[in-house]
Amino acid sequence: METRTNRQQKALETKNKLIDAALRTFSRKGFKESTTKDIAKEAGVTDGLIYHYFQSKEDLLWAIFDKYTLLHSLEETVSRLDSNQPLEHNLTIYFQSLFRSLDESQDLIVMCFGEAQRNDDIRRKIQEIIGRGAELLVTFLEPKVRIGRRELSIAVRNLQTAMVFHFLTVDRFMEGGKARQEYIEISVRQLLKIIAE
Amino acid sequence: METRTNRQQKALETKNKLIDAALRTFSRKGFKESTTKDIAKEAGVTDGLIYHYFQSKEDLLWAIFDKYTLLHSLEETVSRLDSNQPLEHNLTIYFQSLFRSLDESQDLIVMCFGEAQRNDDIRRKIQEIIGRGAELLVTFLEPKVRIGRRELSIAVRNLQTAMVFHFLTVDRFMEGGKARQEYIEISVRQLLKIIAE
Amino acid sequence: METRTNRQQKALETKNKLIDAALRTFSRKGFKESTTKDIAKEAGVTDGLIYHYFQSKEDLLWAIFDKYTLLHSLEETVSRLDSNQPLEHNLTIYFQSLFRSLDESQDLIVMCFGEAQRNDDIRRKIQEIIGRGAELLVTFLEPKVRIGRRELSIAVRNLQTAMVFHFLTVDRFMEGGKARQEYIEISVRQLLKIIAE
Amino acid sequence: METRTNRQQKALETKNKLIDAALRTFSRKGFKESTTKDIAKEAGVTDGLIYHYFQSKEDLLWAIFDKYTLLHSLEETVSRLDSNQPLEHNLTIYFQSLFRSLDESQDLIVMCFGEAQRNDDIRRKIQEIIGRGAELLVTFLEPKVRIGRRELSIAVRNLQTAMVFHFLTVDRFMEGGKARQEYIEISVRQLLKIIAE
DNA sequence: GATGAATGAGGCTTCATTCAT
DNA sequence: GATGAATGAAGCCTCATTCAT
Repeated sequence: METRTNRQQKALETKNKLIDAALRTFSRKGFKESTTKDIAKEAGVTDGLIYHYFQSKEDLLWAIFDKYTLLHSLEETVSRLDSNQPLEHNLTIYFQSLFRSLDESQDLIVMCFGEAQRNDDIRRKIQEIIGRGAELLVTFLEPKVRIGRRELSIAVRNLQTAMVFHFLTVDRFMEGGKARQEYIEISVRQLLKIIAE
Repeated sequence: METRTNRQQKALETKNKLIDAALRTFSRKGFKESTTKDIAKEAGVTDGLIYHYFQSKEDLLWAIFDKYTLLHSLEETVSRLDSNQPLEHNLTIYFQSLFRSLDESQDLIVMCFGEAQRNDDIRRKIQEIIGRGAELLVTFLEPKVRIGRRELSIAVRNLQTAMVFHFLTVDRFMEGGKARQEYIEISVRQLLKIIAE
Repeated sequence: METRTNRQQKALETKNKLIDAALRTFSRKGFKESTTKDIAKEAGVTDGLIYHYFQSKEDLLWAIFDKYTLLHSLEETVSRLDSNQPLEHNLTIYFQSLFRSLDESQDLIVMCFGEAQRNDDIRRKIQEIIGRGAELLVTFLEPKVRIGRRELSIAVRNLQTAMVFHFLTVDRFMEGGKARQEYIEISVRQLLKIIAE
Repeated sequence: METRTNRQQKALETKNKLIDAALRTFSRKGFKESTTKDIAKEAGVTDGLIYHYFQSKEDLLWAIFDKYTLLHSLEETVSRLDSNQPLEHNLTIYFQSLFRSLDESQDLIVMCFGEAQRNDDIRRKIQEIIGRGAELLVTFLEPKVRIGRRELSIAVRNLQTAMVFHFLTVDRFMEGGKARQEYIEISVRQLLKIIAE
């Protein structure tokens, strides 16, 4: 019994190693440019084993999405925002959390951006990344601001998009969090100007 | 002599046909997924001819950049902004021009976003897309607003990034310009709240 | 001790299950096209077990021949023919028995025909199918007919070949035995015309 | 113009070389066991070229059937039979022609027998081989014999089947035509006993 | 005895690139 | 300049076989 469990455990680990290796490889080189040999090597196993666990290279891609839920900590963050605190404080917390989520899902998001152009399923994933967080925040902000939901939605969505893009092209290549913190503070203050009465 | 010139003319046309065909193909399917056969077919020539004009498939990629300067009409637009007009008017004109530039360079931009992940030169191209326009506008706006250049730069850059992304993921899939116009108007008004005294 | 015997019994059953599964699979898909996974699945065991009982996939093929002797009931049939009965009666009994033998060995024969081209050992098996029965019958008939053994042998062999082929390409795809019976009757009468004085 | 024709000519030859090489390889080793490398090597070209001319390995199989019509000389032979000559003479001529046709199509027929089990299209081809010739001969014989068409058809079909099988398993492995000639003579005489009044 | 994870050679196919015509 | 036949490396995937448990 113990033995059985151990073997299954090991197999599960191998499968996960493959998924993670695939994610790293895909995010570094893109899906098409990543060879199954690359992935196997990155996972420390042989070529053929991929096909013991997955039907195809593409199957490995979907396995990545099954395993990783994007920005899953964001909902939690929003649920813990304190309405008694000033807006500026809450927004800062939210966007800091967004950046931390981006840090965590970095590989996945980079890969998604690379593949979105060619793959509609992935394009939808990206829209989800931007959209989900935005909706959460909009719902939280709506009763607290004067502007209509449509305007609010555009303001939040625009800023969030810009932030994800900023993360992808600037932030993730920089050391230290000071620049990030400054960027967040300025952005939050600008958002406040838009939405505050 | 005349014949020679004609031939050269024809050759130039063929070369251009190949560059344009490559751009369309790359933007539709991505660089790796586009085969030289695809490109030749799209250009209406035979396989091997590509290698008469270009050293390699990658060479074709760089030829695209040599031929097309991104957003080249944007500078002209900024230079024609009228300082006597209200800011809202000028900003609207600017962003309308930005969207028209995106329309024109659609294939190129889509391709750049698709390939940026794998290719640092292309990544730089994208930063250029976002950055150049932003700098022009910042320079125009700076003497007219109260906030510092740093804040102004972030505001403009954030909005411009969001707009390019909006174009890529939403706008270009929609018919009719009403939604676009509304999106621009709202965004301009929000920018004004940030930068106006 | 008992347990041991039970285990041996169980092992033998598993081995037989594998042989039969292999036969079915080979006859359905051919040797090369049948994977060890196919066979294991058909036998209801796991992949690796095949190699506990057999050295290789090809070894399984030979095990099939070791287990099944083709047309083994034919000798018995011939030994029970009654010389006092008319030839027509005896021939009919013989060929009916041949078809029943073919029914029984259907999978094996189909497989042999499929693999004969690539494998000399199997080719010999087929010759045996046709030849053995023919010799038995020729020996039984020889003293009862006028024509020489050479002619008799050709006549019997030709008909038997035709019958095996008829079975493979026509008979085995048909429901009901009426057509078969008619085919046998006509063929027997024609054989009689050849061999009868 | 000349040049063009020469190149096209050469290309056609290469394509034919590939078809013939495939036929030889398939008939020797079977379809599945023949690798594209085998075929290319047999044709004296490189691997990839196969896919310049054919869509797939299977496509090559159908190209073989497009190129070669089985037993096409048989119809001609039947049309030239002389009703004024004795039956024995005509039958001998017919079956000699059959064997010559088998000689010519040897590779193709061997391949067909090898693949028939797995491939319905090929199974049909084989039935055609046996059936076509038989029908031609039956139509020629019908007005000249006493027995009904059903009996006649079975007699002819049985013999022809036996002959094709004899060719495949015995005749083609033997040197010299004497044994063949004797086999034909005996078989013809036996057929005459069946169908002659 | 039985399992199924792991290996690695090899097959079919694609495709950038070369080159004779 | 233009063609397209030819090359050969490399990719995805299959599968017989081994082996630790």
